[in-house]
Formats: sequence, C-alpha cells, structure tokens
Amino acid sequence: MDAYELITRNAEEVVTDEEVEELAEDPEGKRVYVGYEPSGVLHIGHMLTANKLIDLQEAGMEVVILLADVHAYLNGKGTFEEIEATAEKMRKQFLAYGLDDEKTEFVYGSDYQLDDDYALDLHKLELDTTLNRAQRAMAEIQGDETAKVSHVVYPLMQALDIEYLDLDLAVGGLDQRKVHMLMREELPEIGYDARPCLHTPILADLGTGEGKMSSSSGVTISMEDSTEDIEEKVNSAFCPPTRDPEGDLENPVLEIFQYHIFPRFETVVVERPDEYGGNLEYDDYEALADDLESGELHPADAKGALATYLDKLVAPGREKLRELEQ
RNA sequence: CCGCCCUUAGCUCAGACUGGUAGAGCAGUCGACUGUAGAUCGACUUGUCCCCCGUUCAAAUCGGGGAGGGCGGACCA
Repeated sequence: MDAYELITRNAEEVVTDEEVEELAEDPEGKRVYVGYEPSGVLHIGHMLTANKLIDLQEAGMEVVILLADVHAYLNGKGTFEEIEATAEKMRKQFLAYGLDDEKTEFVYGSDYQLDDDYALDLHKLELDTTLNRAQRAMAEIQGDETAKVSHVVYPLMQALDIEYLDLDLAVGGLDQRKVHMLMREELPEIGYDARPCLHTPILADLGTGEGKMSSSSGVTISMEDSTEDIEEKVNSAFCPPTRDPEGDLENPVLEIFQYHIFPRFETVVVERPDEYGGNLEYDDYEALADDLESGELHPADAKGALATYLDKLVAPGREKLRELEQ
C-alpha cells in the first residue's frame, strides 16, 4: 500500500484531495492531529479516529493528540481538576490502544490556549465570524442544548489550534466537517494558512443500524466492556445478511469489520462448527462482505468473530483502566 | 429591571379548568419465531409529577414563595 492509499483509506472525505496528495509525496515528519474532549473511557468512536492516526504514523507522520481540556470546560464537562484527571486516563488508554509512544505527542489545550497571543488571535477570529456561522459549526457537537457564548467560541478555538499546533493536516469525524470548513475559510483571513483535513465516517448505531446520527443514545463499545459485555452487545447488533440493508440503514457489523478490524489485523479467522462448514479465513474486508452477502458466511458466525477481534482491540485498554483504578 | 410561557416515565408529551393513591406513544426488558439481529406476534417494567410552605379528610391538580429553562420588551404596523 503506498503512502497516499494508507493515508486516505477508510476516509469518508478528504479536503482537498490535491493537498493531501501533496502531503503523501513526503509524509515523513508532517504533523497531524485529532482533538478530543477528555473523557475517562475510550469508546469505539475514539478508536475510529485513533485507527486513522495509527495509519498516519505508519506513513511516517508525527501525530499530535490534543487533550482538549479547555474545550471540555467550555462545553460544560466539569471543573478543570475533573477534566485533567480524565484526560490523563485517556492518554494512557490511547497508548494502550496502540499509538506509538515515540511518535505521539500529547498536548493539553491549556498549555497554550490561555497565552496572550492565542487570546488575541481568538478575538480576531471572533471579530471576523458571525454568530450564525459559529453556531452552525457547533451544532453537531453541541446537540440540543441552548447555545452559550462558550459554544460559539469553541469552534473558533479549534480553528486556531490547527495553526498553533503547527499542523499539516487535521483529522476528525465527519461531525467535525463544519468546524474544519470554518477553519479553512477563517485562518487565511487572519493571515495563516488553511490546512487540509481528513474525515472519518460516523458509523451506524450498533443496535439499530441507523446511520449518520453521531454519538448520543445507542449501544456503544468501550474500554470498560468485559469480554462478555462485548459478546452480548455484538450478538444483539442489527445485522441483516447484506451490505446494503433496506432504506437508510447500514450494516454496523460490517462497518466495524471494515473500519476497526481489518485495519488492525492481517487476517480474520471466523470460527465455525463443522456442522456449518468449518472455519473461514479472510485477508480483506471485501472478501468477508461478499461472503456475508452471498450467504456463505452466516451473520451469527460473523458476529462471533467480530466479538473476538473487538475484544483483542479493547483488552489492553481495559487492562490499563484496571491498573489505574488500583 | 419588567412581562408571558414551560418543568410529569429514558425521550416527546397528555392529565390541571372541575382535588379522590398518575397515563399514552416511542424507547427498554423478557419470551415465541428465525442458526444472528431486525420485522412480526405475546407478556412485562418504568416515576422525588422541579423544590418548599400553606388550604383540605385528601394536592401533579388550588394558594403563596423559590429554582431552572425558553421567549419577549424601542420604533413601525
């Protein structure tokens, strides 16, 4: 797999393709980031962007993880002390998950976001951005809450972070799209370069297969889950024997194979009783999805394998959490 | 500062006028059927009715006070 392919695989959107192609020509030492509001426990959504970061490290890039404590504060997630504690837990789980300690730089937002020059640049952005625009950028992150002033400052800081962390590429879920577009428009207005960005998809709800509605309600897999929890959640997942379920629905089991399992494992072995034809082995996602579609692979067997591999991904983080509690 | 509206199950809300031990839809849980899930049947669960004080035999409901949330306040029409 060449660098460009590795950098862009499984991305839902690349902005712009030309700019990323240029990065891919010499990825060594280029800086990329994802910003996370600290939460004590890593979940499957964090893991999805982390997978992309691992790809980028493999391509030779330097990864910056922003532990966005100030953002969390602005989003009403608690006191700084509380946020700090969860951020540290989060950092350790990312390392346990498989990010390279040598090539990963963890930065707290509060390390630089309270400096004078940052604050002045932020005000410059405020002066240049309409309330309406900032609020729209924030809508996905904010949910149903009534907008506070802190909520409109939030995306402006995200834009500014990309300059202050000296990045070459910004990564995020598709829910970050409007924030990144704001960044691309506004950074040049205050004299900085717009950066390219890369968006991972938002996977469908595991329980219902309903897509595109970011985080919120449904079943989620996290580092807190025991092996049994994972088996149970995966077993109760929506999984018709097809790649394209009726209507707007997606097949979340296939999605997890595509975005979480195959990027991290060379081969996937589906254990199957002789009664149903014995074990199956796959080297890539397409082969597995084809077999599910054709009926060669039964959803129940696919789920068994999915739970096994998901558990392998979660196990180190789960272990780390256990250590931290002692 | 002033005015109006809202607060009841996890969610959206009914019930308040006319006091009598709290309801619906969705969600959730459990069975049946499928070698998964869903769909479909069948059953089940769910409460600080925002808080305090008062009236009353009895308050989600009436009265007073408070909290939280939403919307509004010029001119023009």
